[in-house]
Amino acid sequence: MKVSNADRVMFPEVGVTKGQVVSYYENAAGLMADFVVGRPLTLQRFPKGIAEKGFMQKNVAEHYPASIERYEVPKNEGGTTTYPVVRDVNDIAYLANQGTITFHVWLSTVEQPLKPDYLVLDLDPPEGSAEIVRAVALETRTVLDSFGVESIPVATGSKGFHVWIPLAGKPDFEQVSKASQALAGIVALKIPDLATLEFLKKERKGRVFVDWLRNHPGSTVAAPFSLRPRPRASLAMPITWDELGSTAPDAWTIGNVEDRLSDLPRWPKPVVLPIDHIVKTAEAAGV
DNA sequence: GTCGGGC
DNA sequence: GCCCGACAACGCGGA
DNA sequence: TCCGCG
Ligand SMILES: [Mn+2]
Ligand SMILES: [Mn+2]
Repeated sequence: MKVSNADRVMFPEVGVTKGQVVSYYENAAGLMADFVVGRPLTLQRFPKGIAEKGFMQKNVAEHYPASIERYEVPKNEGGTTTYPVVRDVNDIAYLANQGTITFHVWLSTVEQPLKPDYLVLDLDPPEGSAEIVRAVALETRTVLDSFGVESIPVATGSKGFHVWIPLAGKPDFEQVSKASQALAGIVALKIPDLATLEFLKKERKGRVFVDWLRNHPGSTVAAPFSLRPRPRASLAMPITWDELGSTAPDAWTIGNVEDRLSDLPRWPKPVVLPIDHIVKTAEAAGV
Protein backbone atom coordinates (compact mmCIF):
# COMPACT_ATOMS: atom_id res chain seq x y z
CA MET A 1 0.00 0.00 0.00
CA LYS A 2 1.37 3.37 -1.02
CA VAL A 3 1.18 5.79 1.86
CA SER A 4 0.85 9.51 1.31
CA ASN A 5 2.71 11.67 3.81
CA ALA A 6 4.12 8.55 5.48
CA ASP A 7 6.31 10.61 7.80
CA ARG A 8 3.52 12.80 9.09
CA VAL A 9 3.34 12.45 12.87
CA MET A 10 -0.17 11.29 13.76
CA PHE A 11 0.41 10.74 17.50
CA PRO A 12 2.79 13.49 18.59
CA GLU A 13 3.18 12.29 22.18
CA VAL A 14 4.71 8.99 21.07
CA GLY A 15 5.92 10.04 17.62
CA VAL A 16 3.84 7.51 15.70
CA THR A 17 3.70 8.32 12.00
CA LYS A 18 1.07 7.80 9.34
CA GLY A 19 3.32 5.17 7.79
CA GLN A 20 3.26 3.23 11.06
CA VAL A 21 -0.52 3.58 11.32
CA VAL A 22 -1.08 2.18 7.84
CA SER A 23 1.46 -0.57 8.46
CA TYR A 24 -0.31 -1.53 11.68
CA TYR A 25 -3.64 -1.80 9.88
CA GLU A 26 -2.06 -3.92 7.16
CA ASN A 27 -0.94 -6.34 9.87
CA ALA A 28 -4.25 -6.26 11.77
CA ALA A 29 -6.61 -6.33 8.78
CA GLY A 30 -7.04 -10.09 8.72
CA LEU A 31 -7.92 -10.10 12.42
CA MET A 32 -10.37 -7.26 11.94
CA ALA A 33 -12.25 -8.96 9.12
CA ASP A 34 -14.95 -10.51 11.30
CA PHE A 35 -15.79 -7.12 12.76
CA VAL A 36 -15.42 -4.95 9.69
CA VAL A 37 -16.15 -6.84 6.46
CA GLY A 38 -19.76 -6.51 5.33
CA ARG A 39 -20.65 -3.91 7.98
CA PRO A 40 -21.49 -0.26 7.36
CA LEU A 41 -18.59 1.82 8.68
CA THR A 42 -18.36 5.13 10.45
CA LEU A 43 -14.81 6.40 10.03
CA GLN A 44 -13.23 8.59 12.68
CA ARG A 45 -10.61 10.49 10.74
CA PHE A 46 -7.71 12.71 11.76
CA PRO A 47 -5.95 13.60 8.51
CA LYS A 48 -3.61 16.05 10.26
CA GLY A 49 -2.97 13.89 13.33
CA ILE A 50 -4.84 13.55 16.61
CA ALA A 51 -3.64 16.91 17.91
CA GLU A 52 -5.77 18.58 15.25
CA LYS A 53 -9.52 18.42 15.02
CA GLY A 54 -10.89 15.15 13.65
CA PHE A 55 -14.36 14.22 12.46
CA MET A 56 -16.77 11.34 12.06
CA GLN A 57 -17.54 10.28 8.52
CA LYS A 58 -20.51 8.12 7.63
CA ASN A 59 -20.92 8.93 3.96
CA VAL A 60 -18.48 7.28 1.62
CA ALA A 61 -16.31 9.71 -0.33
CA GLU A 62 -16.84 9.50 -4.10
CA HIS A 63 -13.18 8.89 -4.81
CA TYR A 64 -13.01 5.71 -2.69
CA PRO A 65 -12.31 2.67 -4.88
CA ALA A 66 -15.10 0.56 -6.34
CA SER A 67 -13.97 -2.35 -4.17
CA ILE A 68 -15.50 -0.47 -1.24
CA GLU A 69 -19.23 -1.11 -1.42
CA ARG A 70 -21.82 1.63 -1.07
CA TYR A 71 -24.77 0.95 1.24
CA GLU A 72 -27.69 3.34 1.34
CA VAL A 73 -29.72 3.90 4.49
CA PRO A 74 -32.71 6.25 4.57
CA LYS A 75 -32.41 8.99 7.17
CA ASN A 76 -35.14 9.67 9.68
CA GLU A 77 -36.08 13.01 8.24
CA GLY A 78 -35.54 12.55 4.50
CA GLY A 79 -32.41 11.93 2.49
CA THR A 80 -30.10 8.96 2.69
CA THR A 81 -26.74 8.10 4.20
CA THR A 82 -24.42 6.15 1.91
CA TYR A 83 -22.09 4.08 4.05
CA PRO A 84 -18.82 2.50 2.98
CA VAL A 85 -18.75 -1.29 3.34
CA VAL A 86 -15.41 -3.07 3.08
CA ARG A 87 -15.32 -6.46 1.34
CA ASP A 88 -11.59 -6.75 0.68
CA VAL A 89 -9.52 -6.43 3.88
CA ASN A 90 -6.84 -4.59 1.90
CA ASP A 91 -9.21 -1.64 1.86
CA ILE A 92 -8.74 -1.26 5.62
CA ALA A 93 -5.24 0.04 4.95
CA TYR A 94 -6.61 2.24 2.18
CA LEU A 95 -8.98 3.86 4.67
CA ALA A 96 -6.13 4.24 7.18
CA ASN A 97 -4.24 6.16 4.51
CA GLN A 98 -7.28 8.43 4.28
CA GLY A 99 -6.59 9.41 7.88
CA THR A 100 -8.89 6.96 9.62
CA ILE A 101 -7.79 6.25 13.17
CA THR A 102 -10.87 4.46 14.50
CA PHE A 103 -13.25 2.15 12.65
CA HIS A 104 -16.73 2.24 14.19
CA VAL A 105 -18.88 -0.68 13.07
CA TRP A 106 -22.45 -1.91 13.13
CA LEU A 107 -23.26 -5.04 15.11
CA SER A 108 -25.03 -6.41 12.03
CA THR A 109 -24.03 -6.86 8.40
CA VAL A 110 -25.71 -5.47 5.30
CA GLU A 111 -26.97 -8.96 4.47
CA GLN A 112 -29.24 -8.89 7.53
CA PRO A 113 -29.09 -5.38 8.91
CA LEU A 114 -31.79 -5.94 11.52
CA LYS A 115 -30.25 -9.16 12.86
CA PRO A 116 -27.13 -8.48 14.93
CA ASP A 117 -24.51 -11.20 15.16
CA TYR A 118 -22.98 -9.64 18.27
CA LEU A 119 -24.29 -8.18 21.49
CA VAL A 120 -21.94 -5.67 23.14
CA LEU A 121 -22.15 -4.24 26.62
CA ASP A 122 -20.08 -1.07 26.78
CA LEU A 123 -18.70 -0.21 30.21
CA ASP A 124 -18.08 3.53 30.46
CA PRO A 125 -16.30 4.54 33.67
CA PRO A 126 -16.22 7.98 35.19
CA GLU A 127 -12.87 9.78 34.95
CA GLY A 128 -10.07 7.81 36.45
CA SER A 129 -11.25 4.61 38.05
CA ALA A 130 -9.72 1.48 36.55
CA GLU A 131 -10.58 -0.78 39.49
CA ILE A 132 -14.30 0.04 39.45
CA VAL A 133 -14.74 -0.70 35.78
CA ARG A 134 -12.95 -4.03 36.24
CA ALA A 135 -15.33 -4.96 39.04
CA VAL A 136 -18.29 -4.10 36.84
CA ALA A 137 -16.84 -6.17 34.01
CA LEU A 138 -16.41 -9.18 36.27
CA GLU A 139 -19.97 -8.85 37.52
CA THR A 140 -21.15 -8.65 33.93
CA ARG A 141 -19.35 -11.88 33.22
CA THR A 142 -20.91 -13.53 36.26
CA VAL A 143 -24.40 -12.50 35.15
CA LEU A 144 -23.77 -13.75 31.60
CA ASP A 145 -22.37 -17.03 32.93
CA SER A 146 -25.52 -17.51 34.98
CA PHE A 147 -27.45 -17.59 31.71
CA GLY A 148 -24.91 -19.88 30.06
CA VAL A 149 -23.68 -17.09 27.79
CA GLU A 150 -19.98 -16.97 26.96
CA SER A 151 -18.37 -13.56 26.51
CA ILE A 152 -15.02 -11.93 25.92
CA PRO A 153 -13.78 -8.57 27.20
CA VAL A 154 -12.08 -6.01 25.00
CA ALA A 155 -9.77 -3.38 26.46
CA THR A 156 -11.09 -0.50 24.39
CA GLY A 157 -7.88 1.50 24.14
CA SER A 158 -9.75 4.34 25.75
CA LYS A 159 -11.21 4.43 29.27
CA GLY A 160 -13.33 1.30 29.61
CA PHE A 161 -14.00 -2.21 28.46
CA HIS A 162 -16.42 -3.73 26.01
CA VAL A 163 -17.95 -7.14 26.64
CA TRP A 164 -18.63 -8.94 23.35
CA ILE A 165 -21.07 -11.83 22.93
CA PRO A 166 -21.27 -13.61 19.56
CA LEU A 167 -24.87 -14.48 18.77
CA ALA A 168 -26.35 -17.52 17.06
CA GLY A 169 -29.91 -18.03 15.92
CA LYS A 170 -30.36 -14.70 14.14
CA PRO A 171 -32.37 -12.81 16.74
CA ASP A 172 -33.47 -9.33 15.69
CA PHE A 173 -32.35 -6.05 17.21
CA GLU A 174 -35.62 -5.63 19.06
CA GLN A 175 -35.01 -8.82 21.02
CA VAL A 176 -31.28 -8.31 21.50
CA SER A 177 -31.80 -4.75 22.65
CA LYS A 178 -34.33 -5.88 25.25
CA ALA A 179 -31.99 -8.61 26.44
CA SER A 180 -29.05 -6.23 26.66
CA GLN A 181 -31.07 -3.75 28.68
CA ALA A 182 -32.17 -6.53 31.00
CA LEU A 183 -28.58 -7.74 31.40
CA ALA A 184 -27.33 -4.23 32.13
CA GLY A 185 -30.19 -3.77 34.60
CA ILE A 186 -29.32 -6.94 36.45
CA VAL A 187 -25.68 -5.88 36.73
CA ALA A 188 -26.65 -2.44 38.02
CA LEU A 189 -29.07 -3.98 40.52
CA LYS A 190 -26.42 -6.34 41.89
CA ILE A 191 -23.76 -3.68 42.34
CA PRO A 192 -25.73 -0.43 42.62
CA ASP A 193 -22.82 1.52 44.05
CA LEU A 194 -20.57 0.69 41.12
CA ALA A 195 -22.82 0.48 38.06
CA THR A 196 -25.75 2.42 36.64
CA LEU A 197 -27.95 2.68 33.57
CA GLU A 198 -28.07 6.49 33.90
CA PHE A 199 -27.49 8.06 30.52
CA LEU A 200 -26.70 11.55 31.82
CA LYS A 201 -23.18 11.87 33.17
CA LYS A 202 -24.25 14.11 36.02
CA GLU A 203 -26.57 11.37 37.28
CA ARG A 204 -23.91 8.65 37.26
CA LYS A 205 -22.21 9.89 40.42
CA GLY A 206 -18.92 8.09 40.07
CA ARG A 207 -20.51 4.88 38.80
CA VAL A 208 -19.82 2.99 35.60
CA PHE A 209 -22.43 3.44 32.87
CA VAL A 210 -23.42 0.00 31.59
CA ASP A 211 -24.15 1.22 28.07
CA TRP A 212 -26.54 -1.25 26.44
CA LEU A 213 -27.65 1.30 23.83
CA ARG A 214 -25.01 0.09 21.37
CA ASN A 215 -27.41 -2.77 20.54
CA HIS A 216 -29.63 -0.79 18.20
CA PRO A 217 -29.88 -0.77 14.41
CA GLY A 218 -27.32 1.65 13.03
CA SER A 219 -25.51 2.15 16.33
CA THR A 220 -21.77 1.60 16.28
CA VAL A 221 -18.97 0.23 18.40
CA ALA A 222 -15.23 0.71 17.96
CA ALA A 223 -14.06 -2.42 16.18
CA PRO A 224 -11.61 -4.71 17.98
CA PHE A 225 -8.04 -3.89 16.91
CA SER A 226 -8.98 -0.33 16.00
CA LEU A 227 -6.59 2.40 17.06
CA ARG A 228 -8.08 5.14 19.21
CA PRO A 229 -7.34 8.86 19.02
CA ARG A 230 -5.50 8.79 22.36
CA PRO A 231 -2.07 10.21 23.19
CA ARG A 232 -0.29 6.84 23.51
CA ALA A 233 -1.75 5.36 20.29
CA SER A 234 -3.66 2.75 22.25
CA LEU A 235 -6.04 0.33 20.59
CA ALA A 236 -8.99 -1.99 21.21
CA MET A 237 -7.64 -5.41 22.18
CA PRO A 238 -9.59 -8.56 23.05
CA ILE A 239 -8.28 -10.11 26.26
CA THR A 240 -9.08 -13.16 28.35
CA TRP A 241 -11.11 -12.85 31.52
CA ASP A 242 -7.97 -13.90 33.38
CA GLU A 243 -6.09 -10.96 31.90
CA LEU A 244 -8.72 -8.43 32.91
CA GLY A 245 -7.33 -7.79 36.38
CA SER A 246 -3.88 -6.93 35.07
CA THR A 247 -4.82 -5.09 31.87
CA ALA A 248 -5.56 -1.39 31.75
CA PRO A 249 -8.18 -0.30 29.22
CA ASP A 250 -5.43 1.43 27.25
CA ALA A 251 -2.67 -1.08 27.91
CA TRP A 252 -2.17 -2.14 24.31
CA THR A 253 -0.62 0.34 21.91
CA ILE A 254 0.73 0.41 18.40
CA GLY A 255 4.16 0.25 20.01
CA ASN A 256 3.75 -2.96 22.04
CA VAL A 257 1.17 -4.93 20.07
CA GLU A 258 3.25 -6.74 17.47
CA ASP A 259 3.74 -10.10 19.22
CA ARG A 260 0.21 -10.02 20.61
CA LEU A 261 -1.28 -10.18 17.13
CA SER A 262 -0.08 -13.77 16.78
CA ASP A 263 -1.02 -14.80 20.32
CA LEU A 264 -4.64 -13.86 20.84
CA PRO A 265 -7.37 -15.11 23.13
CA ARG A 266 -9.84 -17.65 21.81
CA TRP A 267 -13.02 -16.00 20.54
CA PRO A 268 -16.22 -17.54 22.01
CA LYS A 269 -18.55 -19.65 19.89
CA PRO A 270 -21.87 -17.97 19.05
CA VAL A 271 -24.69 -18.82 21.45
CA VAL A 272 -28.45 -18.62 21.24
CA LEU A 273 -29.39 -15.98 23.78
CA PRO A 274 -32.05 -17.15 26.25
CA ILE A 275 -33.85 -13.85 25.76
CA ASP A 276 -37.10 -14.67 27.54
CA HIS A 277 -35.25 -16.11 30.50
CA ILE A 278 -33.03 -13.02 30.75
CA VAL A 279 -35.91 -10.57 30.45
CA LYS A 280 -38.09 -12.43 32.95
CA THR A 281 -35.23 -12.72 35.42
CA ALA A 282 -34.68 -8.99 35.20
CA GLU A 283 -38.36 -8.25 35.70
CA ALA A 284 -38.56 -10.58 38.68
CA ALA A 285 -35.53 -8.86 40.19
CA GLY A 286 -37.24 -5.50 39.79
CA VAL A 287 -35.12 -3.94 37.04
C1' DG B 1 -7.22 13.76 2.33
C1' DT B 2 -9.32 15.54 -1.74
C1' DC B 3 -11.40 18.77 -4.48
C1' DG B 4 -12.30 23.07 -6.87
C1' DG B 5 -11.74 27.94 -7.59
C1' DG B 6 -8.68 32.00 -7.98
C1' DC B 7 -4.43 33.96 -9.44
C1' DG C 1 1.11 24.90 -10.81
C1' DC C 2 0.25 26.52 -6.15
C1' DC C 3 -2.49 27.96 -2.31
C1' DC C 4 -6.48 28.13 0.37
C1' DG C 5 -10.85 27.18 2.16
C1' DA C 6 -14.68 23.96 2.43
C1' DC C 7 -15.87 19.73 3.66
C1' DA C 8 -15.97 15.14 5.72
C1' DA C 9 -22.52 12.20 11.29
C1' DC C 10 -26.57 11.00 13.05
C1' DG C 11 -30.24 8.98 16.17
C1' DC C 12 -32.33 8.76 20.45
C1' DG C 13 -34.75 10.25 24.53
C1' DG C 14 -35.52 13.29 28.18
C1' DA C 15 -35.81 18.13 29.73
C1' DT D 1 -37.09 21.84 19.93
C1' DC D 2 -32.82 21.61 22.13
C1' DC D 3 -29.29 19.20 24.39
C1' DG D 4 -26.34 15.33 26.09
C1' DC D 5 -24.31 11.45 24.67
C1' DG D 6 -21.87 7.78 22.08
MN1 LIG E 1 -17.41 2.99 25.81
MN1 LIG F 1 -20.88 4.12 25.65
